[in-house]
Amino acid sequence: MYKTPMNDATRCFRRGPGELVVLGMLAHRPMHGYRMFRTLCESDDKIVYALCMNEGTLYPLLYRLERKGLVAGAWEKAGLRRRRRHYHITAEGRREYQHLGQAWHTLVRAVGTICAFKEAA
Amino acid sequence: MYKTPMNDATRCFRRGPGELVVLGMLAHRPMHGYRMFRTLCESDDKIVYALCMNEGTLYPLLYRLERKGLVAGAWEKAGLRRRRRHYHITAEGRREYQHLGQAWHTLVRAVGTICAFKEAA
DNA sequence: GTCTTATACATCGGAGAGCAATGTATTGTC
DNA sequence: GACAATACATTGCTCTCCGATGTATAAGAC
Repeated sequence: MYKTPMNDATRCFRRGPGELVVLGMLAHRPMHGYRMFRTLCESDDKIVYALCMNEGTLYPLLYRLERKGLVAGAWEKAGLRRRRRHYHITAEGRREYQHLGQAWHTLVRAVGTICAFKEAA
Repeated sequence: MYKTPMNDATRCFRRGPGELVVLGMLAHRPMHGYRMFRTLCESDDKIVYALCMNEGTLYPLLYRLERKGLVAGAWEKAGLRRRRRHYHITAEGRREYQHLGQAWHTLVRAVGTICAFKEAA
């Protein structure tokens, strides 16, 4: 029987582009979690808003990325007693970001090939 | 507290573009399941191959689409005693296909906005 | 000064879907 | 007759998403 050799472009985005998006934001500039959340979910830009994700999705996603060494977080002071976790992308994170970007590009081209969309917005 | 209003473009593709891809193939022409599988996973076209999915993914996906009335299947003869299930897209399936296509387009633009890719292949 | 809202992170339970593996049966090829 | 290809089916495991809820601090209204 034919055995499926899994494809990277598909595998990377089996659960959506969440990792890519978070790495993309952090590649642009360091941020803390809640700010990423608001950026995606309250952006005036209707386009960006399409990437809105739940807090219960975003925080565990950040923890996973941190465990994998793709981002690094550090507690910083925000007020007198308040702390927040400041994240930045690591060198390995940038490599993975490049990789995911390629895979995303491949996936998009593939979908475009199968589904010949009319290029109307 | 800010309550997340979930977004369609994201929600539709939380589990990848599988539905869109299958509807896209069937919008082009009717096919049976194994042929779809081979089209995605054994295509000479390296681009299309990016959409390769497991049989254990594809068949349940087809059953879901059929339950939702987006595709319709009918057994046909293939040889003397062999049968296979011939699928075609329904009118409702075409509407959903348009809808998913829009959502996909939105998602792609959104990711492109957050992750400013270099347009090199 | 207290009430309300916003900021900021954390976590739990349920559900849905992907994948590897395996199984059944038929057909083609050497 | 053996082996591969065709074609569909199903099970168990795992992962991740989401909604909900919780904790705590800070800011603004009045």
